[in-house]
Amino acid sequence: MMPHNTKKLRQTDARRIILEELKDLTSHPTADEVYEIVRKRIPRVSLGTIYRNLEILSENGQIQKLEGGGTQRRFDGNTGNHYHLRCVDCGRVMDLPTQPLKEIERALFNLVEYEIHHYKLDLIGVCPPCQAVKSKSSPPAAED
Amino acid sequence: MMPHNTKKLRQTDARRIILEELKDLTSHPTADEVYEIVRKRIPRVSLGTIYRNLEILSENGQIQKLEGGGTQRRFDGNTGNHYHLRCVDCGRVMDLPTQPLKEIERALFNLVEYEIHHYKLDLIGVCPPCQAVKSKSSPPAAED
DNA sequence: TTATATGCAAATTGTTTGCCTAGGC
DNA sequence: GCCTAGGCAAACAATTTGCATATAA
Repeated sequence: MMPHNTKKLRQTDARRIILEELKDLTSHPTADEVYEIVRKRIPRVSLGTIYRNLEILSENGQIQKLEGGGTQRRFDGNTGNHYHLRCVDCGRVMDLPTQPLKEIERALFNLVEYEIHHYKLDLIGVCPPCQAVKSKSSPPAAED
Repeated sequence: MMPHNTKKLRQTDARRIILEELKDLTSHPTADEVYEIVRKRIPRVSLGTIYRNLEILSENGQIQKLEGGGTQRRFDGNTGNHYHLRCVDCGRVMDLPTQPLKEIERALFNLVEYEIHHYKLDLIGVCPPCQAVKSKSSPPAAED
């Protein structure tokens, strides 16, 4: 694991508020969701500014960029190492309620001798809310 | 882990050749790379057909769609569970030379009680070729 | 014969960029 | 005052789609 190059950024309203909002959320919003959220506090903010800052903040190690959930990138204010559950039904990305597992990290770092910066672990399945919906409305043997 | 819904697809030249080529490669090509490869065998094939078939084949569980490596999606003819190394320098995606690790799977499936279809594990770091270049041409102190 | 797949090109989507002004330090 | 950051709109790149024709079953 490598440390991030945290450089000194100029403190602007947009930047500060984007970061604040992301730190408060566990919903891993997309850029346009962040845009809508920030717009409530800075009505004239532009989508370009959102994108620029999300990029800068993630380069700077203050947020995480999540890819792999389809077409849109998502952002995570939690920079600690944690795992995600991606729901195949609703597309939601949830944090798994656990610390990084020692046995996984041990296994991983025995695996290769290369320079490894970090790792990503995603479970793909059905999130609890969708699970609930399913079991509630499951007819004995649904036809067509 | 859930089985894939492998439905019967009509067998066309484009479909068959895309699959053949992907099964022969370990380079995880992008859609346009697949297009160039297939074009050598079907000169009038269209990029739309490539995209449509890559989508269909991955829905059908015959190939894997890889996302998260930046702007372009990549495709993998190896549908067995295996891990990837993503190179931060060159963007290459390599297979890790190992079987899925028992201790990882054990840890994972203890982690949640949800319905899990599969999981993805990516190491992010420097691939052997880039590593080699680095150590060979390492100047006293300079990068970029 | 009939539904599925294709070629082609236009459309869409998510993201990035240029340019000029505003504002943090 | 200098230089980074922002607003806005236009540009881009990757992917998707509509439609008329071709082809597998």
